[in-house]
Amino acid sequence: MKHVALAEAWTGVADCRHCTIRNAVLFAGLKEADFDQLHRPIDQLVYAPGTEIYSAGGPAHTLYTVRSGLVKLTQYLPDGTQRIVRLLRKTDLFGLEALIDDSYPHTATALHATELCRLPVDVVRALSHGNSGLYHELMARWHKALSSADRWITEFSTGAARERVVRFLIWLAEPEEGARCELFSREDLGALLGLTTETASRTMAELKRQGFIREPKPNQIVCDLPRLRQLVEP
Amino acid sequence: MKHVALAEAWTGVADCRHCTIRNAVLFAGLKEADFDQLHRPIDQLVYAPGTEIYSAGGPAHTLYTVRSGLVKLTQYLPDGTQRIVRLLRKTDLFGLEALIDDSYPHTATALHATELCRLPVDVVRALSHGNSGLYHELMARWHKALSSADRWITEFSTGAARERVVRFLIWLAEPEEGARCELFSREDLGALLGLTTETASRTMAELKRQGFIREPKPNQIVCDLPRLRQLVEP
DNA sequence: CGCCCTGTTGATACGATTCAAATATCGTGG
DNA sequence: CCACGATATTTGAATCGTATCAACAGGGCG
Repeated sequence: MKHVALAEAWTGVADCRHCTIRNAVLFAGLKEADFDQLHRPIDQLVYAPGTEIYSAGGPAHTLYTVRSGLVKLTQYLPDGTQRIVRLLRKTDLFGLEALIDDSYPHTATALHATELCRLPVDVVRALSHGNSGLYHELMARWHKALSSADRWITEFSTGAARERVVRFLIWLAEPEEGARCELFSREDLGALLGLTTETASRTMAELKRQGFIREPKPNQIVCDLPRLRQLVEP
Repeated sequence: MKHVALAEAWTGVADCRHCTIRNAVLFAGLKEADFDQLHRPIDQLVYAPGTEIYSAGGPAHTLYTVRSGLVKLTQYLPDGTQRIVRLLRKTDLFGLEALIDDSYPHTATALHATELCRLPVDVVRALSHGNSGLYHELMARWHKALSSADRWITEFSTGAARERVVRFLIWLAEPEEGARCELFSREDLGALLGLTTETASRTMAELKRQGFIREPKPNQIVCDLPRLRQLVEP
């Protein structure tokens, strides 16, 4: 069990017009005139690893865009079981449920140091009113979330432990330049794949011994992607 | 392995204004004037059990509303593994991906005799243009699909075989009046829960022997819901 | 009637969980 | 900077659960 570090820091007001990842974010298609409607500022924040961003059942007034870092969404069952249902990284939008419901279905927690932009739901609503471009962009975001959830089911919740771990490592290394990627605790890895911490650890250890991955420092994984792919493709 | 029966039959043009489930469907919020824009007719169809409605990778031009019956969405992995990622029943909308992509990510198949309404994607687009009520309704549908996917992960892909089966039976019996519900093959039950056919069968047989469920005729299940709930709630 | 498909059951092997202990790592204060 | 305690990770051994392979029963259909 972990005890939660809790550090979030406001790092300024976003300048959405000149955002470095603007072409990939929700407001990509906005026109100059639209930005003038942004009377309320868009805050940027940094979260330390382990920080809770929002809590399942808590009031939902905000959407978030990931500028950098990694965020997990965790869902709980009545009996206390918990399962990580999604991971969000650069350019991902989460908390979309705030558009429909008034509480979040998941708990969102930073896994790495994470920069987020905070989009108040009424700002998004105001901007989207009569703006079918933004509506379409929002739907594309729902679509992305749903594809991701489906992938979670087929890739990370099906088959043997080893396959799941391998598919996940491929997912994690995918967007990185080299095959080097930053992992997180074995406990979270287990919660992600529906395995116990021990099984997650054992499987990682075995992949290391067999040379499919290296771990130069803790939670810094270097993957031999070609060989990993061979393990899960026929 | 099954071999696909293939019967789909056109059963008329829907009268959306007077639809018996209108208050629950996508067009619930439309006004009279909107219906006048519906130049292209909305077809109604019946599918026999086993019929494929659309195929993963195939061209996506249509959204479907379930009027009655049961539909599965199946996703495939490169190695041939398949997994059922969602079930759709009365009033559910599926094929939303057609709004964003030009191919479907899943294969859709009728599990029971199923009545569907076919909504051409350009009709939906035309109606939604400038109609923020319909946009909102569409987002609510994305939201519902996503909640369902998340539930699939935590309830049907996590924990022991027995718990999964029990949670699923509760899900299946939920909307029914009594606790009587119509199941489908053990093979599909396995594909749904990430289990083998044999394990699905064994678990069902054991639940029967222990009196948690009865099966008066094949695939007609009567659940003792209170006792089933005790099995999965703490 | 015999065949095919589905569901059930059995035996066995394998894999994952569990509980426990040893080891490594991190952060903190001396 | 090092030593310490707290926290994560790794490893071990035993148990339990699920997959696998195989055989058989029953129902529907040609």
